[in-house]
Amino acid sequence: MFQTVRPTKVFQDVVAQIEEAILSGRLAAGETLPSERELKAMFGVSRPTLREALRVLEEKGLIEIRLGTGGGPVVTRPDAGRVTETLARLIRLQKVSLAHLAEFREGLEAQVAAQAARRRSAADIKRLRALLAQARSFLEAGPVRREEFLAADRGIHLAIADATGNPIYQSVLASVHENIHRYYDRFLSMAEPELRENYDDLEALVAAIARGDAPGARRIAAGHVMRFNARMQRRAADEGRSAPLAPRRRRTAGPPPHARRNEDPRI
Amino acid sequence: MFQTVRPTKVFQDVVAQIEEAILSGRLAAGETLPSERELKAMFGVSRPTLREALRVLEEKGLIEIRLGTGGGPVVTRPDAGRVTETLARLIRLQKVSLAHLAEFREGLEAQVAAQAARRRSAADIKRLRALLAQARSFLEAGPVRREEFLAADRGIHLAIADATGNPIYQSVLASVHENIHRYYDRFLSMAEPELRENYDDLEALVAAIARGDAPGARRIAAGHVMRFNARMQRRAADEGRSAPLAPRRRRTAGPPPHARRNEDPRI
DNA sequence: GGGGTATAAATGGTCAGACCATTCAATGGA
DNA sequence: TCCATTGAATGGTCTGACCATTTATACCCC
Repeated sequence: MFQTVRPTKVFQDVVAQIEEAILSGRLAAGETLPSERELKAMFGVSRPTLREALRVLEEKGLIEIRLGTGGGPVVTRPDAGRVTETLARLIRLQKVSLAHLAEFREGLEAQVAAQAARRRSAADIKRLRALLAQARSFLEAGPVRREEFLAADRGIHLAIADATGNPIYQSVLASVHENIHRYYDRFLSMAEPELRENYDDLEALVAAIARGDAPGARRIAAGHVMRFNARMQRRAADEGRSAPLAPRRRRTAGPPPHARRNEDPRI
Repeated sequence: MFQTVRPTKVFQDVVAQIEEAILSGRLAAGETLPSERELKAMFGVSRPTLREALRVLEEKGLIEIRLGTGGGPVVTRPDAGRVTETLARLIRLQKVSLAHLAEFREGLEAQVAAQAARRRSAADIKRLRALLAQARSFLEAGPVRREEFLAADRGIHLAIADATGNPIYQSVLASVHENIHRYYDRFLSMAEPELRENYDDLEALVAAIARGDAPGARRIAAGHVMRFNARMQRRAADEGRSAPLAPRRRRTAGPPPHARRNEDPRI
């Protein structure tokens, strides 16, 4: 019936007020908030407390802090980056696997393709065909430009999401792709025939979208992602370990013997 | 060729070290870190700086801070809830319209229903039937318990996402529901027959999932959400043009309906 | 007069020490 | 034995100071 009472900390109140102002639109993106010393007076808190609040807002991706004269907290326009990071942490902690991500992507891309086929504008088609031509040139340049081909591949997928006109598709798909790329691209196939097959899929997909064939686009996209996933998972299985694995990017964090407590002092 | 050099702030270094220790597994979940005063000595920083770092880690969902004797920063593993929050914030900030949200939800729920039908366990079915019974009792209690019925409705949808066993579905669907609930529920239908129809849909949906009928579950879910959306959009249209219906492309987004608040901003 | 440089002001970043509030466990009394 | 009291440990907040960075302005030289 009742909930546990949790003492509201001062910095949380500050966070809540500024967050609400931003989310409600009272503070527009790009707008600069008053300096810390002014804010501290406005809220009636000390500077360390205010700074804790600003740090939280920064971590939420709502503000960004600039140094120097004329600097200060600036309201930022949000992007999918935060979602991507959060998802990446879950992957690293093995709470989300390659299989989860792959499955989710399959349904998503199918839906995106269908919507894109219904909504695409002439400009969308033009852009997609340009990207397709670019991808093709990378493909024909051989393995040397494999990375560029794969980047173009992702670019096409995101451009299709763009053609739906629905920003949710763009954000979500971008996060999924980014994480697949960052954490699982070691499982990508490099073989020439498979890249070729990939390209052919994309060509057929763009053609279906161009002619407004939603069911066809859906079918092609589903098949495309399904084959892609099957290849990745086969390679993952071949490595003898089940995904997910450690991320590729490491920043050689120095050995911090700090932050480690071996014994629980409370016995 | 080169990237802009960004001066590393002290608190960022502290965050990076502790984050790496947690993500790499050197610090296990549930473990208590040393007290702020000890940590401050270990890292050689001041307490306000250390606290900024802890606040960031807390916001990332990596630690939680407990008060009192024996308290301190405790390692917590972030769960899908963090993704939900981040995505929900992004959706709200992108100022997506009801039409965008509805469209996205339609494809998502269909996919979720199909996966749930393939993967559901006996426990899932039992849970779904229990929730269904609860919803029914709220429904039969009349308009007085309308809110509770709607909450049970959402609960069933999320339980279905749960039955897919894929945490991504849970996070994304929860984000969508949260936004619909918080920002668009003024368009929800309150009429008795419509609630009844809603319930019947759910019953059929759960039945299809229980018998493992993926295509059937997909079809029912799609139809269910579609009708729901149609009702909401009709009501939105009735309220005049204040409600965004089908903005095709809003690259330069105008102010959304909830961007106007007269409340006195303390900033 | 124009352009580049030095200076100053504004602002975030960090530090030090202090005191308050909360929590839990040890202590002591009923 | 049980419960209330008390004190210690810990996070929460405040004050005030100084350093580092950035930008704008004034200045000087050409």
